[in-house]
Amino acid sequence: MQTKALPGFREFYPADLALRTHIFRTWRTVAMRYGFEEYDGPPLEPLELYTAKSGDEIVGQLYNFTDKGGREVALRPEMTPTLARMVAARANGLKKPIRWFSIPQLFRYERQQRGRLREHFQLNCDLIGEPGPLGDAEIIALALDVVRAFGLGPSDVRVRLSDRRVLHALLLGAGVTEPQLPDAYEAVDKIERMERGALAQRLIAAGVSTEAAEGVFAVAALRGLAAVEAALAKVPGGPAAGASLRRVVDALAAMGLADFVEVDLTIVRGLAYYTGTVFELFDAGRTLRAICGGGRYDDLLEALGGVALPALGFGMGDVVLAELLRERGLVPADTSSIDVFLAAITEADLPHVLALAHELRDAGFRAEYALGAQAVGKQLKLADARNARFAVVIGPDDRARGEVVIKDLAGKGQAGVPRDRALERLSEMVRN
RNA sequence: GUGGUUGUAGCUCAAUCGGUUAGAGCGCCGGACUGUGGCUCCUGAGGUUGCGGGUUCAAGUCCCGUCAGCCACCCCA
Repeated sequence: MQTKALPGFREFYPADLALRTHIFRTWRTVAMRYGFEEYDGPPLEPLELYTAKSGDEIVGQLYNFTDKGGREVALRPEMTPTLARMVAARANGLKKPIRWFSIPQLFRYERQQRGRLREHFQLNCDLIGEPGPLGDAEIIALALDVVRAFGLGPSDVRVRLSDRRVLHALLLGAGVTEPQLPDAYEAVDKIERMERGALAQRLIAAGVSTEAAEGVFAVAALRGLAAVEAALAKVPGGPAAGASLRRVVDALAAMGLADFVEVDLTIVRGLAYYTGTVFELFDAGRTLRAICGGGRYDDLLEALGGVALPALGFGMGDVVLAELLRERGLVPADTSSIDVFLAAITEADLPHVLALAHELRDAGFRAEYALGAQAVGKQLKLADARNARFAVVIGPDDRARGEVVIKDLAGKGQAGVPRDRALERLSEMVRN
């Protein structure tokens, strides 16, 4: 082995690609059930598309370089800026709400870990131009129906649901000041990964009072809509801030998806651009990274594309999803079988094999034959290894009778069939 | 980017205290089997022990470096 694939980049051997294809097909099928249309954009973009909004520090995690024309460019690390530009360019001509999805390959220059490579594919679904909570429920339901379509249920996957407006109201109510909010968000986000004492120290260092820090922890500990609403009832503007969350939860329940939903305010999703609902899909055992994350970003399209449209969406990567499917035994069995394998007894039979094989392929069958004179046993061995359903054997005796032998490789029967009825007969047998 | 840990055949693994030609199963090639596959048996190919250096009479084994995988940070668009 002289050269290997670059770290964090994958090679897809046939079995791997079969799984990837299964994932893509399921993604497309479910997205289209929701009326989403597929789009795509360039995998290579101007660097400033990503730095303009997020600043230069993001460059450390981008695959970027100077192209031969002297342009600063980057492999796309996310789809949203491209989407924002595309939507903005034709915003006036697009019927709202816009339902679009894409399956981009995304790149990030980072030390890889399990479930986190330097390249992955991600289902992106976005709903643009709809401000109401039914839109939020719709996008979450889509994410859930995608995992359901893979055979995953509430015992495998849950959605943790939060709302920035709820968190905002509760944190202010707990005595956190506006300038301290980013630090409070970070503390809530890290509550499960860091020690309570260390977090409290950080908050206090940021100027949060001891009392307010306790309040932050109390907010982070809330679980379930009832507990959250009870807390909201005690803070200024709380009930109004919680109205959307309630409607989202109710809508998901009406869809029969209540078993998947956990209201949990520790889902913060970065700190950047989410403005309302935020959610994350994760495996129920909590051993893997998040399968999917998303939320509402009502201000982002204006910031990126100059068009003020409310929007929300999610991204679901193929890496963690594939791990979960493997773990749960939900990877479909190898379907690489062919329909018919043709075997020639003697060299003189080969032209007849070629002729029938071509007829079969023209008719849409998956057909293969040995590329050289071989013993029949050996040819059938190959047919078996290929998972062929049927074998056709053509020999001098059969040809003398104007027949070919059709053999059922799964069962054990075989029968002579007139040559001119072979195609017809195989069609019946493959279809059954 | 930081710290820890692990690298032996295509895959899963073995190799005693540092000891002679690095083995096994699966898979792959071929044969037993020139008009019939799966099973079985036999045979063969396949290794710079990740790479480089060091210690030693002797290194898969010990030491250093490096690369890669994994784990925890960082980050998560």
